[in-house]
Amino acid sequence: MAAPATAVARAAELRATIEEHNHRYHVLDAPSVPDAEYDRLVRELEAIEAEHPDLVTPESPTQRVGARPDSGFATVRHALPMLSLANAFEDPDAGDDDRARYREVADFVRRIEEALDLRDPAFSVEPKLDGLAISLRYEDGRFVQGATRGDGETGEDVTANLRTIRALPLKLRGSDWPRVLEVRGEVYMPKAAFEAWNAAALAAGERLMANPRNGAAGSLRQIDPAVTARRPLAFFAYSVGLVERGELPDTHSATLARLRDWGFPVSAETDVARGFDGLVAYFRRIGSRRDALPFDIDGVVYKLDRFDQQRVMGFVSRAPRWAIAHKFPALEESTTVLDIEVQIGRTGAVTPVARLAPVQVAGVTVTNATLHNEDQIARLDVRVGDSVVVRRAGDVIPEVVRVVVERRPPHAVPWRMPGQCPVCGAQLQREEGQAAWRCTGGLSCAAQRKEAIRHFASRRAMDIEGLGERFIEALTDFGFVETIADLYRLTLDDFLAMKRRAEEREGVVPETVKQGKIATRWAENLLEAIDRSRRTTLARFLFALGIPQVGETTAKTLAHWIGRLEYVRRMPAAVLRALPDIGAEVAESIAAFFAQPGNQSVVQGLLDAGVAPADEHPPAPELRDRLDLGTLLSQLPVDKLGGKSAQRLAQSYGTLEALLQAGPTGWTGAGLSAQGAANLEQWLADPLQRQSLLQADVSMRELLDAAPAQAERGAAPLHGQTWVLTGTLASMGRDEAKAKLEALGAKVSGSVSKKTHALVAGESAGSKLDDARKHGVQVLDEAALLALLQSHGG
DNA sequence: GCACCTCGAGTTCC
DNA sequence: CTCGAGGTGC
Repeated sequence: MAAPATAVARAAELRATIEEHNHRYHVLDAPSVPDAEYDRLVRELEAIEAEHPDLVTPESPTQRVGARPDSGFATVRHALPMLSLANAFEDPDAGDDDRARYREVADFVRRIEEALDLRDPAFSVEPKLDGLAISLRYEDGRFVQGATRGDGETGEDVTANLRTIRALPLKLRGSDWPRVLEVRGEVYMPKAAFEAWNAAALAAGERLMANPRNGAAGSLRQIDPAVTARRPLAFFAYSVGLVERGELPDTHSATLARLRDWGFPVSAETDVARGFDGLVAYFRRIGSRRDALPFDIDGVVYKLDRFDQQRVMGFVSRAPRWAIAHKFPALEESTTVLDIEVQIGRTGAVTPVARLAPVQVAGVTVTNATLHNEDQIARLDVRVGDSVVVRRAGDVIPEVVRVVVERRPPHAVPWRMPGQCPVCGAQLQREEGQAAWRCTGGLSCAAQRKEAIRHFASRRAMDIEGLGERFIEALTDFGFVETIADLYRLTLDDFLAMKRRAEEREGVVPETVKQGKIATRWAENLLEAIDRSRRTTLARFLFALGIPQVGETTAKTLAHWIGRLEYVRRMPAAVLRALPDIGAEVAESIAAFFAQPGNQSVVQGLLDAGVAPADEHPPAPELRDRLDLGTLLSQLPVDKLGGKSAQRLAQSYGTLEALLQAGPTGWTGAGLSAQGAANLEQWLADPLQRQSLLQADVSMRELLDAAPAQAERGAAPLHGQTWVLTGTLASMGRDEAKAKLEALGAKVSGSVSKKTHALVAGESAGSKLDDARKHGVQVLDEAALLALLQSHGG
């Protein structure tokens, strides 16, 4: 049966595309699409050719592996061809069943079990390095020739360059080696070396390497071996080709051990696994350590361990039936930018987001990726319609890595930040020296209102369970809620009405009686959750208000030092500035928030609605050590009135009244320079400024008067220590562990530095472990943490 | 004035 | 988790 025209056309198209990628990858060392996409194209072509064998031509890319070597190096014929392995990928649509998810691996094992008539055969298993495959020829124990893999039959003679790799033995150890030995392995660039290289190249303004594999390939193809010698290349051996006048062991794993004896580096991750379950267990084990390995891998390789069994299985075309490469889900994929939209955050910050054609990356479907800010878009030059490479690396959040410029549609235009907020229409502006654009709409912008409510209800703030994004959207859109204070006025009927309208809008069918009961129950729960939130802590309440620059930590600082909302909301910036970690900027932001009439009425509305931060306590006694008239004076924007002279003035007069009474002549007598006295007098001449100083003084004294004379609590066991948490703990959540450590007096911060007292590392801890090692910080595991908490009665 | 620490804010998917 | 920027100590 002749192939249909569509198949003919598609096959031709695929061949052209694959050849182009081959050329870019193998000859130019400059791939333009991720490997996963290349693999997919080849598989599609293979599928078409399998269905329509008449379409197979000798020139088809499926009929050879790799590309013809470029000029510059002599061609070498491998004594035994270098194999290519069949690839097994995960089926992302399969359920939890391993045999369905790794169907190709299961089939591979089953074929072997059937052909050999045995169960759970032994496999030699190893990580699949993402480097450059090479073949090394040793005669009488000496390295005589090395070649790239090329198309598997012939490669390029890169002997001189390979000699520069220190991991590669030029002379074999021991004496029991065959007269002629071909060793196969992978040249690669360790991740750390790659990063160091690029950091240096960046500093020197030289060209960067795209990734470690490209770095290795480019380095090996240098005409001048002296250049290669400077590149940080390494090598692992993984199999043997031709052997003349010598014996090898009976198994692959024993052969690897022999290679090690002869002086070849062999990956420490190699192992022996039995049957399908053993293979999958190994796959998972290596996968979980993927980021921690010092080299890039793109999967693992399974080889039937016994050579006699390998011989029974034989080959299909050029791929062995006794080995398979099990690939990890791709970390990089390419897709199309459908649109670039902007999102408005709680603070009005404008974040551009790329809407993407859905694509599978590392096991999940990605449809959005942040583009951070205007500068980032300009750097990448992302345009609507572009093909982009999306990555989901060690972290979870997808990012756009680069644009595939060759595929840019002809009329794509550079992206431009809109002038107005897409939600409220207010002007967008970018402040001097800031990366972010902001919507100037404030709380008249629906997006900012919604985000403010979402933040207020969030777990770390007021913790109103059940008040998710969808309902906040509906509550604000239908006018049930304008500000966070309105939440506490909502009734059962409001919730039911809101739900009905939301369902109407979404086109959901009218509710049955039974659904009505469920809805009532839902509304009751929500009402109860809102009611519960009335009793909260001052720190949570302050955090929930969403004061710019005030996050969880600063809210805790305010709550701890000042103690009562009444004081916090009335305290001028000059006083707030006396608190640790609160500087001019943050202090102004807090004072400005509470001075703004709209915010005042919201806060008052919350209090009137019965919201009561519960654990109010007097201001911290230590305030007396950091806050006095001197510190207040030293913050005045008056020239020649510094910290020292401010202290002298304060000491001479004791009170602000006395100081004001004395006037400039008295001040000079108290140690202020004539110029300073004149400046101060001039500043005080403005009645508004004079008034604000008097008010600040009153507030400060009120605060100090309320503070107990001395600390009443004993020293906490971990007082003054900074702890850091990383990884996942089995027995408790991170928040819980943080709270328990804080209860013992420790400060829990997010990053490791030399000031850190200890790092608690849970499962799959990441880069913070390295930081701890670098700074010589002690590392505790979960058991040690539990023991510590126990010993302090936690 | 600079280097180093922290904190705040924003982000994706299930 | 990362980036940007505020706070602090040298």
